[in-house]
Amino acid sequence: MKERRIPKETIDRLPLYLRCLNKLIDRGEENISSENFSSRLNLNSAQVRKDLSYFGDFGTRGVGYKTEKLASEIRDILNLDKSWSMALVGVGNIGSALLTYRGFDQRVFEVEMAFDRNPDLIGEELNGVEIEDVNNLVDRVSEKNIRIGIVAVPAQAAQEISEKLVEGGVTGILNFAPTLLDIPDDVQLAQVDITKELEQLVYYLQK
Amino acid sequence: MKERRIPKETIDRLPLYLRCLNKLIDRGEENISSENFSSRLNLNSAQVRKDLSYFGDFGTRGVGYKTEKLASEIRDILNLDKSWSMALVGVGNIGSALLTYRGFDQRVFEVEMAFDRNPDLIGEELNGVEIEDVNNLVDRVSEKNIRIGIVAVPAQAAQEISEKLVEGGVTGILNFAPTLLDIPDDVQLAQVDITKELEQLVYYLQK
DNA sequence: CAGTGTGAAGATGTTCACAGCG
DNA sequence: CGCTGTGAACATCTTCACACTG
Repeated sequence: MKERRIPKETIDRLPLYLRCLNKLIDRGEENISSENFSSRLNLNSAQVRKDLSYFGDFGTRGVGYKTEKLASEIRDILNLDKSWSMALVGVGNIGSALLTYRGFDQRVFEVEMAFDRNPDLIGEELNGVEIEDVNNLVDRVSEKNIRIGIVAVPAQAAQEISEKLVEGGVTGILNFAPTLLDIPDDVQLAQVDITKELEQLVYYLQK
Repeated sequence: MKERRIPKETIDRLPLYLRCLNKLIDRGEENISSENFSSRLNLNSAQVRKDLSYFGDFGTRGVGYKTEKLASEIRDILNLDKSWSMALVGVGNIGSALLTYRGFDQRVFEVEMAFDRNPDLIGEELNGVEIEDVNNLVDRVSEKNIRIGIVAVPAQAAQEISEKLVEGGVTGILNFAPTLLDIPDDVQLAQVDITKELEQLVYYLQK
């Protein structure tokens, strides 16, 4: 195991390795080689080995990696062994979709609170979560010790909301608004930018 | 103007430049320097100049860039001067959110068709779009000459659906399913992977 | 003379190639 | 003998630094 700085691209790929492993485990496969791995994810096998070796010597020479063991190691590395409760702000199109989304592992990620400023929504319940007044956001988030905030409000409101989330003690923000958030360095940001993805996509569609 | 290959990171940033420019134009600013630009987007000013210079000499030495002109150039480069109609597949949580999403410029991107396999949804109308039977996808997409498909179905169905979209003549796919699609090289892929973003986010939340 | 455009230097990430271990 | 782990070579992207121009 080396002590070099870990490239963010490596962190980017860990969730993909994990997904691939889960599929293999479901199928009963016990081992996988970096070569097999890399062909499933279309990348170079040396890449796979290097990525994994940043965190330890997980493989066995001449054999490969044990699927179960490696999956568990990666979950550990990514912090998916804990459970993370999240506060959602903005229960519009995307917000309400997220509240009922089944895509993420419920044992790891859970939307525990939801906020909106629309009086018609406040007090309503969606998927077992009561929608609260966004004016109480700071207090409620810090009260419940929430560490992740999801910003699903219109672009104009996104900066203000993210500041409130940070004030409430959140250390990670998942932003769906198509805008750059200005947040402290010690708060982590992940961006889901649908418009940007589409705009890039059509660039490559020109002939 | 140079003839070097354009880094994909540069394409990545173009939508951000455009957004920033639109804000400035709204405010009535007529010029912007690479320095000013870069501080708004937190990147290096040489980066901005280099990115833009791949496509032409848009700036004026001693002055900067004309906001209107540069915005128009970038729209051109990204192909946002055309209108792109899209076919949405899967009208569940995320799919229906996208059908009513106001985030993207309606004159450029429009969901023109929607498909699902749920008989209860087929025939319903959402935001002016009739939900059609996914079994007719290939024919209908090629009939309407759709070039972009949005995959918003569960992971297990995503590969099959993307193959149908390609068969229908789509050349770009925006995939929301948390799975790697195996598609022909001449079909462009953009991925919106919420779970992956969250998993990466919590990696950085460890202390 | 302020600010662009761009070679050259530097930083970061990927792939090769192979020693070495199980 | 097969496959990992990893230095070294290579490729790509970013930043520096400055010539040059409106």
